[in-house]
Amino acid sequence: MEDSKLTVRAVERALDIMLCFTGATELTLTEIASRVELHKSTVHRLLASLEGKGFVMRDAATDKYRLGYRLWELSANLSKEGDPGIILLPEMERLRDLLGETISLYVQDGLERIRIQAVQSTHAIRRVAPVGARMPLYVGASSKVLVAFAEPSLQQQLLASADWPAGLDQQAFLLQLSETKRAGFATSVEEREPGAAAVAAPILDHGGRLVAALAVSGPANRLTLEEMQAQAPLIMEAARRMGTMLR
Amino acid sequence: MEDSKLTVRAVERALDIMLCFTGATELTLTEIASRVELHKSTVHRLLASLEGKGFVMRDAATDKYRLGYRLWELSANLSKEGDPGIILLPEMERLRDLLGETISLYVQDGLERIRIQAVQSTHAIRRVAPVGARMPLYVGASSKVLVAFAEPSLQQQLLASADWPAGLDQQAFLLQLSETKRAGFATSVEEREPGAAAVAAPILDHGGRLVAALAVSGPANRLTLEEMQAQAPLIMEAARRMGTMLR
DNA sequence: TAACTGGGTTTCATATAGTGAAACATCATA
DNA sequence: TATGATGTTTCACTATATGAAACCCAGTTA
Repeated sequence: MEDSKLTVRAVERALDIMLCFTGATELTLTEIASRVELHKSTVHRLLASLEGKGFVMRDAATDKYRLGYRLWELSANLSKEGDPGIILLPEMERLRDLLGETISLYVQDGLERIRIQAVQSTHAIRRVAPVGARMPLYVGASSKVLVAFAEPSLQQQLLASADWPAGLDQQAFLLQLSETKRAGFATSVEEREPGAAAVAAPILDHGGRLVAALAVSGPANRLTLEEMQAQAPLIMEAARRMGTMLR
Repeated sequence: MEDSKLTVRAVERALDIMLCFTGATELTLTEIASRVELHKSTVHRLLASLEGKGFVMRDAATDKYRLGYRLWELSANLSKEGDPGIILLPEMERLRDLLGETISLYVQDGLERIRIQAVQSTHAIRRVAPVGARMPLYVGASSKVLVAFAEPSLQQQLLASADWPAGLDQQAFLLQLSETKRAGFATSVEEREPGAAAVAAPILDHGGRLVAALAVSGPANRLTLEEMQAQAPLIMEAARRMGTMLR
């Protein structure tokens, strides 16, 4: 009846439970139950399974649930030599020291973009999304990079599924995409936030596939368009080097 | 009949699939199936569920499975400000630069101890377990710290469940535990490996609860007992500072 | 002390939902 | 073209996850 069930419900529910910890470190069973919209007893059983394997743990003091250290361990296994967020950190810091601006790393995850690592600007002014934050794909330099260099099929899907805010010129965005692909980098000025600008370049793996977007961001008065275009080769080179470091 | 089934089999299986990636970045479906000892089709369905939520991904080139970036994101949620492994890294590097030896971070996970982060010694000689490695609890400085500062109930459980190798003096271990608790740090000389020594101190959270063990390890001829005792205050102070950084 | 509230845990009848054998598809290599 | 790896889908069977309700246990409150 339904569209093919090639997936396991109980597992998806358990994963949803883990995902619902975004924003909160500690949650009580009933809080979780209401977040994922399941009955207490079901959540309890799923949590027991997660806890048994170390994916969630309970705060001994408050008895609340929190994510477990097994996730930490696994995330270190994402890349051959360890957590990419750690591997690339030194390079990111070098770039930060060179440019003085905030350096961020974004990956595409499903239909969203998430910020997975960042080193802060040495300047006082720094207003950026926290690590782990999810963002829509239609604004910002890193978005353009992630969409422009995505696999064709995924790109289609991304463009189709985006709920474009009224008044946003989708045609212009597509144009920018091809420009990004051609130039090898993207810029944005006051797209997401007034007064903020960013340059981004793709990090590609051995096979030329997109892994992440490396972005330099700062206030628009420091990061003018000319400035950013001048920095672009430097950033692209850093991104290239990072790609080789991932394996 | 069986002992109470307060856990969900499908979920445990799915988690086992993720866990079986330890040591390997990329795995093929059949490799996974044999590792977890399940039939291809079952693994396939579980993997589909995991993939749908971004917990595993497939290398577009090789079509092999690997862990997904959602884990990265979630591990960043373990602590308020982000991945503890990343947060503490700078401090660990500072300590490494100061002492020149390998610095490791261990946490208790279930009944085992796992190594979650490390910065390598600047010296040539460095033979240490990889990040993510699991170790038994009855040897090593970090073990003593993790057991000595564990919650009383967990401590009981740990001591009871450990399968002590014949000839190991359990009484002596208990004595060392109380000494560790008193002194605030532990040492070990040639316990796990001949020629290796280590000092470890607990990292406690705001409420004084144990979070991890910070360990300095190196060859026993450099890290003599006197040397380690001299370094202990420094290490304890570093551990204390790290505790305050976690939230 | 009793009645209440809010958490977590356990039980149990029910049928839903996950299972694995086997068949199928796909792409190598021989 | 055969052969032997993969990954994918189907399908009949019943083992297995489900949620309502009952239960427990600590704090409140009256």
